[in-house]
Amino acid sequence: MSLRLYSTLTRKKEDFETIEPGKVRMYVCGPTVYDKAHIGHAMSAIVFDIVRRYLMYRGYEVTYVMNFTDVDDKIIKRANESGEDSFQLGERLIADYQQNLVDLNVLPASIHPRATQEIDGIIAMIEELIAKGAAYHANGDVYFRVDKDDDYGKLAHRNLDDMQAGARIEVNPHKENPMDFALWKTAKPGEPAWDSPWGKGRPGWHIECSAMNRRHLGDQIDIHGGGNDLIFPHHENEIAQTETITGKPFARYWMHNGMLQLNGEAMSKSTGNMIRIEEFLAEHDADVMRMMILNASYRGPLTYTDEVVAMAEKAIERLKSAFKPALPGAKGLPPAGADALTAQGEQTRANFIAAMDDDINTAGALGHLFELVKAINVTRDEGAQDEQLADAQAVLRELTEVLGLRLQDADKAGQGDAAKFIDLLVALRSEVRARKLFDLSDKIRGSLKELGVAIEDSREGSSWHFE
RNA sequence: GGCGACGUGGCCAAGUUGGACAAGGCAAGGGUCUGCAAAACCCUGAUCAUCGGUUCAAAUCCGAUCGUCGCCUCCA
Repeated sequence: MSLRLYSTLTRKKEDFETIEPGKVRMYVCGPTVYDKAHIGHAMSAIVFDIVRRYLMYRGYEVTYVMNFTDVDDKIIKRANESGEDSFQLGERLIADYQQNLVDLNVLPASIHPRATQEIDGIIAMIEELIAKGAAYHANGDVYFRVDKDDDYGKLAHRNLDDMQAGARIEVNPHKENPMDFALWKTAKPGEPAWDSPWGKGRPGWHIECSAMNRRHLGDQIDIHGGGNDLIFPHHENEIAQTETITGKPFARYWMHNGMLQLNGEAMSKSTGNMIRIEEFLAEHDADVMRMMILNASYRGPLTYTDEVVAMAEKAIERLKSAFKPALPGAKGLPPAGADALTAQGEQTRANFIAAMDDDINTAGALGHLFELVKAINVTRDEGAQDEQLADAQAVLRELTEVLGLRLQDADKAGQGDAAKFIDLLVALRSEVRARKLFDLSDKIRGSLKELGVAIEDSREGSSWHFE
């Protein structure tokens, strides 16, 4: 079995083969920083974090680029409203977003380029496009000439005639074709601007990604990702720009995640229909967000409801249950029993890989992990000792880390000095229980519960864990 | 109007290049354990939107119908 990925370009699952053996060049469109990021951005970041982690797990060396668009109409508008400098606004929101990514356990990108730091490369590409007759200068702006690109529309699978038939855009009299898009925009007073052969101005939205790709990853890349709302026009235009210049296929695999739905429609900063990442994380663990995504197919829409959040929360608890230690007083299992669990761990790893190889089928992969959870818990209930559970638990840990789950607090490690005091309280409570002072022992349990410590009694004794 | 996706048990959801058993999670009910609780474990449920067709065989292919949604305009 080998990895297969669905590509929007061919609308099929394709065998994954990299340009350079063993290496993956991957670019994911990051946010336009004019407002704090919402959990839809988190979904995209997490989806591609999982893809990246899995590629690494499969032995690839991954160069991962996620850009920031820090010059754009909306940023300028927002900055003008608040009186903040647009560069400062961008800077601040980039810092916020990077903190969001850390909090979400998204691995840092290899490179985080910004549009404003790529202006020279952008201008160079525009000049090349003009030289090739694929772009033209009109009234201070530069536009890409879509008629010149005979396979324009191949990513979104539509043709120019269809699009023009349904176009509702205002016709710009300077454009040769209404579908032509801006590569360079002439500066208006008070806007950030750079010198160029066409006067002071700033780049259009799509050219920056072409330029950043080219500079940091080269003419051809393996994976280009983003939300499926970017397929058209953004990614279509990236293809047009880059391929017109290089004459070579741009990205081998175009991957697009589905939209997170809230109140029946996609989250959007512009309509205010959103939950910010920091708002979500104030209420829930980052694992919960990730679990919601893992339980669904990354390409389809994901509906955000309180019920889905609650289910994800419980599912995380269930995964954690497998890491609980042996029962107090466990007598151990005959070797055959322990070996069976170890074998099941190996089987789980194979099943996990088979699922993930099939276009990152996380929901299927999760199913296999839960099967292992059950096996571990059954074996524990049968009296296995810690060492007899260890191999299977190690596999589970390995695979949940591939998915980017932290599953912290599953044991007492790292909780510092509190543990020994809690041990003491639990031991005292056991004495109290032995004397059948149940109202007092329940009070201890209840008080600890409020502090986030759950006690579980069994015949052989009591254990506890942080919640 | 154009392009596209989807409809699996109460909820989320895998499986959909036809072929054993329709994974898994949540919720619910019954049970084991327990002073109680919690956890864990055991048991219980769907013929796959509807209709028709192809086939030895269909959730999986074809057609129709109904319904939901996305994109075509800034958006992960």
